[in-house]
Formats: sequence, structure tokens, C-alpha cells
Amino acid sequence: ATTYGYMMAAYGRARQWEKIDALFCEMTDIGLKSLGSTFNVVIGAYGKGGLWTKMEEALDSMVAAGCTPDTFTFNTMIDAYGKGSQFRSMERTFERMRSAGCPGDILTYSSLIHAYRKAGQFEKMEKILDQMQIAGCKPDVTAYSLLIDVYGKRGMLKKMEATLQEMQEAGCKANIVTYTGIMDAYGKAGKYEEMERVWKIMKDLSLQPDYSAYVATISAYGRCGMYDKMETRFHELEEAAKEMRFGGPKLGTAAYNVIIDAYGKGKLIDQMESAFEVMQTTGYRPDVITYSALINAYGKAELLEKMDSTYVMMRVKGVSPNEHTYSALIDGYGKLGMVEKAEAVLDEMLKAGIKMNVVAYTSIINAYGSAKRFQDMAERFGALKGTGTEPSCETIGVLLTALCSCRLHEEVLALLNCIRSCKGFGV
RNA sequence: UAUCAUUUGAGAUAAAU
Repeated sequence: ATTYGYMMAAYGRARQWEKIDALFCEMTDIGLKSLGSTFNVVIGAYGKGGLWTKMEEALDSMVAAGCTPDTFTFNTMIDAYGKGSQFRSMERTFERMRSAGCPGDILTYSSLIHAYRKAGQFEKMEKILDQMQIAGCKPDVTAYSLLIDVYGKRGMLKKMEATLQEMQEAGCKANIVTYTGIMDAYGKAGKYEEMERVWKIMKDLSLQPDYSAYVATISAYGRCGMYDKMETRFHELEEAAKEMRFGGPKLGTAAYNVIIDAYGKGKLIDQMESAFEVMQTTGYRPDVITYSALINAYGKAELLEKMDSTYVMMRVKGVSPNEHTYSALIDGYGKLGMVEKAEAVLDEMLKAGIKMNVVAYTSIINAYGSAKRFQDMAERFGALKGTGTEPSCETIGVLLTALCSCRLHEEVLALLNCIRSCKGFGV
């Protein structure tokens, strides 16, 4: 049964679900009894693949086979549902776990907190934190790092610092992940001195920064246009990478992506292009993020030919575009006043099997607004809303901006109706 | 005999106002 477990785990990683099914049947055929861990493997594999029904079925057969799902089993399911944004099912599973008398452990609570962070449900996260305390479950480094990251990302820097303090008082040592979360928070809050202070503390503790730590600081400097500091840190990374045990080609690509995006956002097209050149001559392969960043920069700079040729190059190299790529293209065409072309890209995105998302949707609406086609804008908004994608604050911002430059009575009414149809704007 | 080896948790880079 253990052998079968190994095989099923391997097939799960390779996303070959039919093979798992086949092995499972084979076990029954030869009269080999599954262990609890066998079911856990199957549940975990289906969960990672988002095959929710299959996962639930595996749980049912586990019970039918006389194995009792334990904390491990439920943790696997809870985490899978959280990562797949199936929050209702996740909560249901947590309930089931409790009514089965299965105690939650630190992994259960960490997964739940992580899920609510992803969902942006801060209040629910705090509730889980309380429950965790009541259950007498003490946070470990991972849980503390997660909490520190959540507070940092919400700009609650005082709370973040207090949590670090609490962690250290509890005798829990901060690691590289903890410090990266803190530096990222300071960087995003524009507190570069604080960020450097943490960098120094980390070095003094002889914690070697890894790629994530470098990239967090490089991107902080890139975002605010401190290009000298950005380049300096990048060169430090190049030196440090020679000594790093885990420095694959993907990580080098990520570092170059940051530089390319920083120059692109700063409209320094020449610098951006030379970074792209160096990246390739150094042997790092551009990925979907690289191309999306380039396309975005060319679109914003209204360099139509370069935007188009980058997209072609990407396809030639066999890199598949994702929602970021398509949204950047849609926005680029919109900014260039090419609404029909933007619509064509949206079609292509849907044909490629990528789901409609609020950014692509807002970009399209914005394209009509920039072209002063307000009636079309309202119509398009209605159609998009019908597809089930909820508008965001940014969408409403686009509608409001358009409303301000509206002259005709009917157009004003049409746009007002759009805004009124949004949650919280009914008045 | 020992060691290692199957299943669950944390951080960084790309899109819209």
C-alpha cells in the first residue's frame, strides 16, 4: 500500500488524475487494503488539482473502507479548498472536522488564516485567531510569519512590529521568510530606511537573504524610481547567487522581471530594453511575466508596433499569455483609441479558455470611455455585468470619470444607471 | 540495526481608475 502511495503521489504531482484512479482500482483488484495515508495522498492530489467532487468522493470511500479521517486528512482538504478559493466548502470541512471530534492543530489554523488573507476577509481571520487561542494552539514560526505578512500588507505596521516582538518573547526565532514579509511591508509603505534596517539586522544574524528577500527590496527601490539603489542591490544578488544552493533559472528570471518592470513603469524604455537584452544574453529565459511587463510598458507608452511585436515574439517562443498579458494588451489598445482591437483581444482571451476577470472588464469599459463612446460604454458594462463578474472600486472610478466628461442627458442617465446597479451605490 | 525516502500550513516580480 505504501508503494501505491508513492506512485499516486507522483502522478498527482504530474497532474495525471486517471492514473491515480487506475492505481486505486488495481489495489482493490489485487485485494490490497488501502491505508489511511493512501486516502490522504489521493485527497491531497485531487485537492491540488481542484477536482472537488473527486476529493469528496475519496473522503467517502475512505470512510466506507473503515478508515477514520483524521486531522491530517481534514487539514489537507481545508488547505486545498482555501487555495482554490472555495471558502464555503472550506468552512464546511472545518465544521465537519470539529463535529467529528477532530482537534484542529497549528496547520489547520494556518491554512484557514492563509485562506482568509487570500479572500481579504480580515475579520474572519481574527476570529480564527481567537479560536486558535481558545484551543490552546500556539503559533509557530510559520504562523507568526503569516500573521506578520497579513498585518504588513494591510499597512498595520505597528501591529506587525508588535507581533514580531510577541514572537520573539515567545521564544520563536524569526527566519528569512519572517524578515522578507517585514521588508516587503516597509518597502510597500515607502519606509526604505526601516527596510534597510531590517536587512542589516538579518545580515548581522548571519541569515543569508535568498532570492525572495533580494527581489522584495529590489522591487521596492524600483517602484519609487530609486534606480541606483535598485541596480546596486541587483548586483549584490548576482554576486550572492554564485554561493546560493537554490538559485535556479526561474529565480534569475524573476529578478530580471523586477528590473524590466521598474524601468517600464518609469517610462525608461531604453533601460528596459537593455535589461531585457542582458537577461537573454546571460541565459535567463523570459517568461510570461517578462512579456506581460514589456507589453504593459509599450502599451502605456503608446508604442503600438513594439507592443504588437512583443506579443508575436512571445507566441513564437511558445510562452502562453495569461490574464495579465491580455489585460495589458486590452488596456494598451484602449489607450491608443483602438476599441475594436481591444474587443478582439478580449474575445481571444475567452477563446483561450481564460475566465473573464474584473481587470480586463474594467479596461474594456475604460477604452470606450477614452473614446467618448458613452452609450457603448454603458451597454458594454451591462453585458459584462451579466457574465457574473463583479465590478470593483476601479470600475466605478472609470464610470465616474466618464460621467464627468459626459455632455448628453441620455448618456449621463445611462452611466448613472450603471453606477447605481453596483453594490453600495444604489442611492 | 541505524539513516534517508510517499500525503497537509508562511514571504518576493507582471494587468484596470
